[in-house]
Amino acid sequence: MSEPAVVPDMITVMSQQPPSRGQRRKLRTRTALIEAAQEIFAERGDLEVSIQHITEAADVGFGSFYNHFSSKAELLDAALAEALESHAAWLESVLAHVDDPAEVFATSMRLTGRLVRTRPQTARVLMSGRGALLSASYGHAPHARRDIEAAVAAGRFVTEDIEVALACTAGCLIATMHLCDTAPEASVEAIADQTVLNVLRMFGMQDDEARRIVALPLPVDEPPSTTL
Amino acid sequence: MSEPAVVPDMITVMSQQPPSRGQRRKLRTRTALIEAAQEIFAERGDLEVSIQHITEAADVGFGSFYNHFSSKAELLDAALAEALESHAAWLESVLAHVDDPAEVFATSMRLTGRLVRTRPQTARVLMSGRGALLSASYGHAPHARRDIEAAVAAGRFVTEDIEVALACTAGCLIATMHLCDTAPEASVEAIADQTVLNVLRMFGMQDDEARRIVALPLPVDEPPSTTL
DNA sequence: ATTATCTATAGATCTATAGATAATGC
DNA sequence: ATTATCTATAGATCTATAGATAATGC
Repeated sequence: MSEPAVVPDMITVMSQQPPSRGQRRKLRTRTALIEAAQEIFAERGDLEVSIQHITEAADVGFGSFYNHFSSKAELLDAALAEALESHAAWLESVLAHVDDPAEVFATSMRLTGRLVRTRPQTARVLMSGRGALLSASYGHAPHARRDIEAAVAAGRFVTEDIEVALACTAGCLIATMHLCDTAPEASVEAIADQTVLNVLRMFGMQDDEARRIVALPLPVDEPPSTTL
Repeated sequence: MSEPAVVPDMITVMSQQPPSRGQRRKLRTRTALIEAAQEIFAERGDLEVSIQHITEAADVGFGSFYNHFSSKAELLDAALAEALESHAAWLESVLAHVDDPAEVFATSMRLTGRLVRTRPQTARVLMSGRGALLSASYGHAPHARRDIEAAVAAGRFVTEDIEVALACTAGCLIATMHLCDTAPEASVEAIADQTVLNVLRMFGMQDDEARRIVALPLPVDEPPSTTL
């Protein structure tokens, strides 16, 4: 998989109500392909499957693939970008009313970690992106950066290097989400919250305050049932 | 890539002096295939390349591939396992004389992070293993676990869950190694040391002590020139 | 004599495109 | 009339194996 270089064009189109019936039909096909790719990728861990297999899973004519993508890698990029964007939009909407940046940051992580149980397929797609979850220039990454910077400005976090801090945050989150897959009997919630506690400690937060933030009631239990 | 399930058989064979000339010839072919796979993987980020391409890169007859591996995935597992084992052996030999487990732990991380500059190909292979660097049951993972447990027992680390701690450590390290690739102008050494400082803070270590450990002189600059 | 490597190839894919069909727009 | 989808297929791989060649062991 290559880095998802270009991206938000189609996503922008998708968030507006597309004008014509024809546009909507085209979008349906594209969406079916992306969803099929996400499912296959989540199940198999890669997209090493024929384009024919993908179009069959999407219930789309084989040739239609090339109306939308010129290679499997391009489809995979689009699938990852879509997952990143819709996850970010969900977090943003759920946490819009919270003021404390440390709380927004921590609760975002707790909800993301819980995806392993609530939306296993989405979780696997996000986990696969080579850290794109927090290193891309779109999706949730800019929000996380903004939260960390605000928390530092407010004197709640201490960190010497924001880039390293972001990478470590993403690394802890993704690695412990993988851990949930490895140890299926373990509690996803406990692992996610323990991870956030670790990260807050990494940011120099006092133990009691970190524990308070990690034990806050969550605003919602699950992401909306349709991610696309 | 699947998890590297089976593994150490051949590695065990490799560490002993193989008995006969024939055994050595066979091992040479196998090693050539593994090295070629590591190189291709480091360059391309995957092994989506024909077996013929691999055997040509290894300068080995096409059919010989099947004397050693029955699929590309199997070769990839072996290549990852080899990288994990030889890296662990190097760390172990370099740090054998150090007593303080916190110091062994931290210096291992600092040296591993520096691989991005000293052995870029090895670094990419280790980075790719879905956290296998510290979650496998072989390689450096058991050593890291042992070091953390000893440090906790000695009262130098605080952590509530050793599994989460290991995963976070691996996650921080791998994610910041990726960061080095993204920002090639940044100092690999500074990023590695900052990462270890973050992790030590995550383990509840006092700031001044963490800074001391991260600034210790390194026992060596580079891994031995032949990893295989 | 045995074992590993190499060469050549049959059969099974898989990709990309061309042309036909169906849906929309006006 | 235009645009997207679908079906069918040519050409290009790619895999796995069979048989030939070369290297070792005794």
